[in-house]
Amino acid sequence: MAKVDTSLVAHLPLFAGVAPEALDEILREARSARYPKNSAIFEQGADAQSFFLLLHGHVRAAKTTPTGEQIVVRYVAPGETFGLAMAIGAARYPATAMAVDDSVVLIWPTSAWPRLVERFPALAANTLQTVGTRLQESHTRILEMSTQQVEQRIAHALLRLAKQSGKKLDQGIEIDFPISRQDIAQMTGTTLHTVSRILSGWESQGLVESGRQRIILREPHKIVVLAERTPDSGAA
Amino acid sequence: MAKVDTSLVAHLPLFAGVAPEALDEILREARSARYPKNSAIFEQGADAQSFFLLLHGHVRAAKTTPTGEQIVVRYVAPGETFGLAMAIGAARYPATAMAVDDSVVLIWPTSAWPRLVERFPALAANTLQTVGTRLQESHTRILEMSTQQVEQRIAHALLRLAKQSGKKLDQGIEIDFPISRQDIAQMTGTTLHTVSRILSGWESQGLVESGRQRIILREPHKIVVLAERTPDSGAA
DNA sequence: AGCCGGTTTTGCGCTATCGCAAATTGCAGG
DNA sequence: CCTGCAATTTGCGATAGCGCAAAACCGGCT
Repeated sequence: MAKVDTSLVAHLPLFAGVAPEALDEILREARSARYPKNSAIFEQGADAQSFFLLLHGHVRAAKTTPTGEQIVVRYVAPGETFGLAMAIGAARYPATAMAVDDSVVLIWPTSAWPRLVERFPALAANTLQTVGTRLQESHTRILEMSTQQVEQRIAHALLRLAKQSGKKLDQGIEIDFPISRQDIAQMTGTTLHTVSRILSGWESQGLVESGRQRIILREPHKIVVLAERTPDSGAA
Repeated sequence: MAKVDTSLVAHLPLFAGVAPEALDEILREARSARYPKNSAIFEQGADAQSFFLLLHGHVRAAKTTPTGEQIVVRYVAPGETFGLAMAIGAARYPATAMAVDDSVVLIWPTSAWPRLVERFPALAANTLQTVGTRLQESHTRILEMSTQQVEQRIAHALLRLAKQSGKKLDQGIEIDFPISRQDIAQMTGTTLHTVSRILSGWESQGLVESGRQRIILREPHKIVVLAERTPDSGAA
């Protein structure tokens, strides 16, 4: 009973260097599930019983402080893994995962990981690669938060989202899932008010078109310029 | 010719689950080197020809922006690996590594990594664990930068340094390597001026004792309280 | 078509923190 | 012991961005 078509996932980085037959064996250990928009997939602090591969949709990973503030750790795009607590030796999820759109995921029990890695060492190598890349992105984000002001950070964040999950339109690039001002604030370390002000500004300059939970970059190129402008390089 | 005594490194997380004979084989591929205080080990952007294991001393990994600002990514303590660009599939170092004290490192050629991983899959698993942990720490740092103010961030940073590289004294805990106000600023996303002001304040309250590139936490417990204080929880 | 609730916008005062500049200090060499 | 330099301290304005509050908006649902 082929629950999941191997051809759909064979090309993913996670499975690089894994033989097709082996892939089948790996997939047999997984089940798939559908999460409707705005449903939680797992909660920060819960037992890390599973790890996930996103097939369709979009998932937001967010971290919450003891006092309730949240930051968005990342948006997961189709083809990416998430909830890899076990890979880092954590027994509990360090963040909350929530479907921001109707989403379909593959789910493996965490307990299967050691066995899978033993049988298919490429999995560990591939995951290492992935996690390493995320670590670098994290450092870049820290660098930005330390050295750039809010407008630049927002510009960078939107450009990254556009690259990761942008849908090309005639009029520009639309970010392909619902995202609020609050979300952007939580990605860039600011407040929804400030995000709103800045997007309003951009909108009046024709750089973006935005509505409820929806953003279109009309002038990606000009936004790149914004993103790279240093604090002092004069504006008009 | 036993260049490095296996017993000195056998217990390190990197080598968990590796047989002693195997360890010997791994170490044979490494050479060791000594870097004097304030010498560069590798530069951001340079070809990632080697990866490293710190045996003695302390190393600072820092990332520089195009405009020259720096942030400290982390301080490497003895027993930790650094310069793992290859593990994440990067051809160049994403940061600069500098010995902040006279340091001794083991050096493997990056080219040896694939072979080592193939022969000893535990290396990949262990490294994944390490990198995963760093990723989490990174996220924590982002969370702090997003939600806490400078004083709290500095408190957390110093407490972490104390835990990682603190030397217990009768009078408190001393951070075991030279570290300037500027360094702390680059760890917490602020300026050396602000760090200086805050440390001065703490010093006059008897929380710390600090001099040139030297910091002693006299009242770690009270600093913990500071670190955890929320923006509004009133001060005296 | 009309209503409701979440989202976004915007005004306004406030302040934490920056940025610059100048004075001071402490360590390292000679 | 003295000198010079780098690290640190501190004062003082400037300001980016926050926080609160109120209004306007927009969609979806009935």
